[in-house]
Amino acid sequence: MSDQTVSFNLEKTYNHHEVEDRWRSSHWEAIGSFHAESSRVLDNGKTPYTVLMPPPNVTGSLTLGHVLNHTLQDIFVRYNRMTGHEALWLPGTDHAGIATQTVVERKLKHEGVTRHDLGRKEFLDNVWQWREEYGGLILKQLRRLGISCDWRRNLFTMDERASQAVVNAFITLYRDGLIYRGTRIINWCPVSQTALSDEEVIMKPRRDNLVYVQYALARHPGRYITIATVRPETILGDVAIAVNPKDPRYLDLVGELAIVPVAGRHIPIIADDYVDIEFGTGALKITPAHDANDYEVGKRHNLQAISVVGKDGRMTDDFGYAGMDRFDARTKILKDLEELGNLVRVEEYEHNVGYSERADVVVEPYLSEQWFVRMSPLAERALQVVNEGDIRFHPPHWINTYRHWMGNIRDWCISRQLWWGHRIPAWYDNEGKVWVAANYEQACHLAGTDKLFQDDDVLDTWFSSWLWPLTTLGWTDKHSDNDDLRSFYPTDTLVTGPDIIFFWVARMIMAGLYFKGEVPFRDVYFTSIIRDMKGRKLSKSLGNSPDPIKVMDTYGTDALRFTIIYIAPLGQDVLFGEEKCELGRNFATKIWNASRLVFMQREKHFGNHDEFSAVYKDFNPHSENVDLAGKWLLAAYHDMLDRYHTSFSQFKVNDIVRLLYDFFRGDYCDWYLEALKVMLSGDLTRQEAQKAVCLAVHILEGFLMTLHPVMPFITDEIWHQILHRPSVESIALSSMPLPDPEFRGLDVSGFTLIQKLVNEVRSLRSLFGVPHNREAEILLWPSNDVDRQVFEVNLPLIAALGQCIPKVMTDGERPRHAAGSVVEGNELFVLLEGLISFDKERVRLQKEISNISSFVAALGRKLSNAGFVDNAPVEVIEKERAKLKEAEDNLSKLNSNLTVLND
RNA sequence: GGACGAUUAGCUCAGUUGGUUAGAGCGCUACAUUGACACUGUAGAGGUCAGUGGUUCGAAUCCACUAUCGUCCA
Repeated sequence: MSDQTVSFNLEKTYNHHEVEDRWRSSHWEAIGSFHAESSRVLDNGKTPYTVLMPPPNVTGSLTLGHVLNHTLQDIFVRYNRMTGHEALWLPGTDHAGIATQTVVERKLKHEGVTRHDLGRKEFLDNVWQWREEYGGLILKQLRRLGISCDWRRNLFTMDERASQAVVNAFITLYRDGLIYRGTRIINWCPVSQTALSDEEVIMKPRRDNLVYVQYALARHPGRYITIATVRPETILGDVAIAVNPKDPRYLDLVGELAIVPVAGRHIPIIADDYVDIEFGTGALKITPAHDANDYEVGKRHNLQAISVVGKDGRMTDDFGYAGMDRFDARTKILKDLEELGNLVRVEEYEHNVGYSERADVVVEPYLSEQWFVRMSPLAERALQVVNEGDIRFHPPHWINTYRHWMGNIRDWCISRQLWWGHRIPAWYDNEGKVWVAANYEQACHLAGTDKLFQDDDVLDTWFSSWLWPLTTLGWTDKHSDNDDLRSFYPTDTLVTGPDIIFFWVARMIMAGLYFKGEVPFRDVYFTSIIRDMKGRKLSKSLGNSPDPIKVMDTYGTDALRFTIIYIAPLGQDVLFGEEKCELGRNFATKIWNASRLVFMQREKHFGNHDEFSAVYKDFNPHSENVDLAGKWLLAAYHDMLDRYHTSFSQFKVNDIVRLLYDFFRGDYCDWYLEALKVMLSGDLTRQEAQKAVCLAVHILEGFLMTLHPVMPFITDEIWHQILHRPSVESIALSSMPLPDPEFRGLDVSGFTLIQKLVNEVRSLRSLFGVPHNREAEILLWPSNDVDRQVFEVNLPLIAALGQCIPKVMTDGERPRHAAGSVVEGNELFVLLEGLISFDKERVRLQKEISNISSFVAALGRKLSNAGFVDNAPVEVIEKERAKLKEAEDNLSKLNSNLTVLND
């Protein structure tokens, strides 16, 4: 891009398409503005600031959740870059095992092929090809958001380096005894046909039938024991009936044999504490192959596990149901039980059932051999670092959830029966002995034979994601040591959704501590969940999730970024409707127009841009003789800066945008620019006028810098128009302004008095319907000399802002045909012969007097209350006294107004 | 069943360790369209701070209980 020709002023209307296209990501990428270098940390002593992008799913496309999350990260990164840190934001994507494999398999299905037809290798070639073609979409869309990551460091979890790290992590954990292979009941997804971890199962309420079935007792014809179950189809796999040993109803039956209906199997009646006496009949059928708790009972009692449901969710029994879907079998067996006379009754029953996160089908507890990570040894320190504040959560209440999970942690099933992913680095010899190694050669070396075959399964995608803080910085094994790791680990802020606190955040903490001996990050910012205007979760099937790209086209990227932060308070859900982006769009337009005004004044008071540049570069608000409005603005600006930096340190991003919005609209535009117009149209010397313009530009520039992390495009555009700045320079690389206590301490009561006066005049004007083209005459009786001075010096300001002709009085009669009021003890009268309705004014005064009277009464009661005077801090009492005095003062003045009116 | 969060104007939300006559944005009403801006300005109406009880000189704010909604975990 060539340097722009900087016009002296901006275009008449703001065009976000043009501006956002000019400062788009590819421009910054090309010139490397957002590249972070370890040398600047190690050699130049810069403080690092690192953010890890939660890697979006490579199959995904941009959602509003991404917009919120990445805007927050960009705000933190840009802020820290501008406050002097070596800011590194590490981007990447994850390979999303199940999701990606499903997408590609679906595509193949259209072509009439299954992955088994292709074979493993060819299928994987297809997946890689698919990824080349479509996997870049989310990254392209993220760039559109204008985020400032170091794209050179983009990492994919299936990249060579990340894959090496996964293998090495697996081997290390295995050798430390923290990974094992075992036969367990795991969560099986019959659609994806793979094992899932507990976290990938979503509990949802479901209405089912609670079926009461009686089993005949083998040794006592005519006697039965009745159980209750919601899964009657698993009766075929029953191996026992359990009762609680404390249950008197069944004491005599323990040790007896019952006959499984339909199957005809004889099974023992056993006693086990696990059985809940209250539930159903208190007698529980035991099916170890299809229920995790039953499996534990089975182990305790040396029972066999009989599997009757297969991998595809279809029956595999020998009793005539084989091949049927498990839910069809449930219906059928009910009928069969009824015919056999075993069905006692059926009740409706609502309970929670686990569904597969991806496929949204009921998971099948399934007995199989899988790989697990032993979690409790890892959990101990991970819990400690959060308890002790080495890692802080924002908002902090997530600590409870985290503690609970860590305290009740269960082993992590990491094997997946998929092809797309990191293949488990384990080989088996002919005797079934397992050899874990980095590759086939090393496995052969360990095993002493080359007759080995590799485990077919791949690892859970999260097994690579939990290494993300390490792999993004080039870690491949425990001996890894490089400049990036030394400079940027531990990272600083992690921004993520609370929905993956267990999947990802908790496990990264474990991995960081285990593999690196240090926490992976310091602060975790949990984002809001975005919902629609009716409070429903955004989902494709509901059709209520707006396309962020479309929203950016319509309202502008800056507008979307600003709006979503403005409406997203920390720790609460956000109700989003795209029309809310009007807020951000209007704000951008306002900034544009205000800048135009300032630049217009610049054009008027400077001969050309060079003259302005020369004066502006020398401008220093400290050394200048600044006018009243200017002082007030400086005070407001530095106060805003103070709150701004404090809010950042407290992660209150929502407060930050509100501060910026209120300062710019409320202070800068509504008061300062209005005052500036008045001053510049007065009789200032050229030099005075130039200084005034410089102050306006100075604050504008500071405001643009503070706003830049939130709205990067428009701020960069206007910043380039302040001075002749080449396009390779950026506001993003400028230094963030800091609050100056000297300005915050300025006495600006003169200006606030004028503000109050103007407000009162405007209010009276409007109340009495003064025509807009008529200037009202105002008489002012100051209550003291200081205020008198303020009024006299600022008559033109009062006149313009209040649209009136003000006159400062020393004495004289109160006017009769006037509306009167009191501002900080100063009396004012709007003279409007013929316009004021006396009745209206009387009513208004009476209402006002009654309000103030009750206020005065309440304050009086408070101040005469011994309890208050004795207990309250002195400054509070003083404040209340001052309030009372002012109110009494106002009251007496308004009362005399009323008297004059009634005369 | 357990844990956590929420309940403030018609709607969406602010409200720092208790010391306001409770604020903002949107919406609504009125007025104003050639000097930055109608993607605007100015003014205005609108609230028993979910309910009950308690602590306190003083509660939207702290405590207890109740109600409703939401999230996570059984």
